[in-house]
Amino acid sequence: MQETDIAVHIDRFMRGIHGGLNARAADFDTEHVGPGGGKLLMTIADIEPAPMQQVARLMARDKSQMTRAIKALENKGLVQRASDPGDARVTLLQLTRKGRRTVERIQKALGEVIGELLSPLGAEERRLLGTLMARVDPLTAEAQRCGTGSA
Amino acid sequence: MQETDIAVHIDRFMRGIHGGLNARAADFDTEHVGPGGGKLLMTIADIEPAPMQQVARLMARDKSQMTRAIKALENKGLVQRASDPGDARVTLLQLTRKGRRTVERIQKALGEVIGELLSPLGAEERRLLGTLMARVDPLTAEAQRCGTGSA
DNA sequence: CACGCTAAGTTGACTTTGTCCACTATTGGG
DNA sequence: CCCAATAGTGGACAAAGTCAACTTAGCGTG
Repeated sequence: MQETDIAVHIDRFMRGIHGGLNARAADFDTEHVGPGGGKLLMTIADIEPAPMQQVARLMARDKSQMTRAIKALENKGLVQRASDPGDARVTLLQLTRKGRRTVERIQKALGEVIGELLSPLGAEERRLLGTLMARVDPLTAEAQRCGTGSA
Repeated sequence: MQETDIAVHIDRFMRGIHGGLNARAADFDTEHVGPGGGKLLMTIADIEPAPMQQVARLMARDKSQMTRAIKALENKGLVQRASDPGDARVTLLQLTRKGRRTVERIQKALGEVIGELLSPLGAEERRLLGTLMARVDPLTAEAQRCGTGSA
């Protein structure tokens, strides 16, 4: 097996998640945020109050995309914007109560889907996989530094 | 750490690959197949001669997308189609010599990018990660069964 | 053989994501 | 005050993904 195969497996894993969530979307995505909106909400929840620019970096997405995606969530009443009192250029994002409930529902569904996908692995192996992936992710440290560490 | 974080890390990993390849695209993507075309070529290379439908399943993509993506590769002279003598419904895909060279270049670049991303891990851990991901991937067995096992 | 059923591919129309670039508004430093 | 750099917005466009209708080919049954 070559290392490049990892890319293939990981690609399929992501598609597995996507498909699994899609199949349950009717049950949990009551706000119709879609896959993109869901990831965004989860990221915001992680580092709240979240500067847009940092969210964009954590998600490795273009900032113009952020503007639009956030606008959509705002229209649905899931996110609120406020400008940073210390720097008028930055916009801080906060979840509304509705947004928080949405995140909880999404995370529950996501946890179930991932649980299914990881079912070939034992508990120890899952933990290991999580650790390895975290170590490979250069943004892990940053996200933790900014997060409240709660939850 | 929750299991749902795995999704985040993996998402970032994929984006890391994407970004890394993009950065080197000018060097190795001489045929301008893009990321999608590259994955497709690699998949075909894996199971050649490749029934379209099986390629679609392995890549977890819609068959309509396949038609178009393959047409693009065909126009670039990287892939050839032939109908399966045993079943006139299926189209078999073969790489041309040019296609094969392209795949080699792509795999080399991909290997380098992944190597960089995995640099926080030691050799043993990399192997472990590969094994875990392979076990989680339900299509691994199928792909191996159909592949020639060569290379 | 004719029937209906299913699978493989193709095509069209459409939505969602992603990418690039130009532009505004702040900020912070000489 | 002027200048470079940063945060965010908006437009235009390219690439991916989704869905449904349709064609053609195998497959089984009466």
